Amino acid sequence: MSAQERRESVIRAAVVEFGRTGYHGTSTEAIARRVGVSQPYLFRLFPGKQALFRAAAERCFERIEAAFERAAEGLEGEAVLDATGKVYAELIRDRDVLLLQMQLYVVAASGEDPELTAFIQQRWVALWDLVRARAGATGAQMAHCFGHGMLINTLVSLGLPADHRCWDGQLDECKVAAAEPVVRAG
Amino acid sequence: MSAQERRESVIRAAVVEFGRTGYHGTSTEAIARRVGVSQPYLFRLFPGKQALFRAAAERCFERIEAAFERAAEGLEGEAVLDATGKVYAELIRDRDVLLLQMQLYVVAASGEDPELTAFIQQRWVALWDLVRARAGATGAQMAHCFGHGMLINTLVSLGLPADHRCWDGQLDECKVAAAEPVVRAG
DNA sequence: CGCGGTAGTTATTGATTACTAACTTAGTGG
DNA sequence: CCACTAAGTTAGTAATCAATAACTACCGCG
Repeated sequence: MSAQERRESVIRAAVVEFGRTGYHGTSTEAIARRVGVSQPYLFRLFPGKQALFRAAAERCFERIEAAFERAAEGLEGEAVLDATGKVYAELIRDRDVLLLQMQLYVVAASGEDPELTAFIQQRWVALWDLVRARAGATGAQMAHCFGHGMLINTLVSLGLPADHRCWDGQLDECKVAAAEPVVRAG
Repeated sequence: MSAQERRESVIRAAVVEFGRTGYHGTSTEAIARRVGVSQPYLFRLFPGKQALFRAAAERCFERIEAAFERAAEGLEGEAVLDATGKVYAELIRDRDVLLLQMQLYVVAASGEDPELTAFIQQRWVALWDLVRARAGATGAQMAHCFGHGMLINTLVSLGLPADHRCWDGQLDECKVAAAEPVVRAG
């Protein structure tokens, strides 16, 4: 397997592992084991653990961005917001993306790595701007749309089942995401 | 100082440290240093690191719960939801509570400690039920209210300044929370 | 004085961790 | 067949961490 292909599979593994146990809670060995490769070899493919995490973060944002772009295709106005919500519900059936996203927020908040913090901030705001521009939405509309998204993140993180009373008032698509998560091979 | 007082100050330090760097990223030594006590002494006051984290989590929920109770006092219906939002904005000016809250979500999501996961889930749902009962709110109203709360958590975690465009459409009180955080001595 | 309990300490240990150095294996082109 | 390169290994290191063991200093009480 070429180094580039290997790097790709390492990133996928990193998304899963970092998503589950966070930056500090994830050992490079756990990632290597998931890839099926020796731990020291990771350091041939990436300069260090931080770089690994950043690559995983990048992948996470790319996936969300692609989903949002796809949602807005051919639509405009409020329809974009609705479509974004539905696409997001589908996206987070892949539990790994959601978990890593939450990890990114706490990493950004910690401020341990200012460069990484800035990166996460910038990419998140880019998502916001993307939806806002495509939908031509007001601040209140954006808050409503993204507020629901963040609430869903929380409900799923907490592991509340789809028929739990806290899910009342949410899109049915989102409940599906809670009820039938797609567990990826990684 | 009595052991009980010491335990209290340890909990306060744990809230700060765990909030900033998470469960795995926080060493017991960091907590001890903040308290101004030797690291092994923590294990006289608490059986282990997990117990320390749980105590911090408990404190976090107690603070939020108390704030929500206070908000609902003497009000009913939608007024409760408004008051809850305002009180929450004030609450999270204490950055430590917010950061630890985010950490609790990822810890719950990781499922590493099923007992702790169940605890966090239960306490979070209790908050939900508290507000819902006091406000007599519908599912959609609850989603709106808590959705905004979770969005605020995210915006603050990301460190977006109060005048950032992503804050458009939020309560002014929340912007104050972003602009003038109360940094507690811990 | 002396005795016990309470609040604390220093020293240490075994496990884990990110990361390095040096070696091996396998294909490929001449 | 041989040199070169690219992919991957094993072995090891210095540092860190949670937790334990064993000691000390002080306080009130008889």
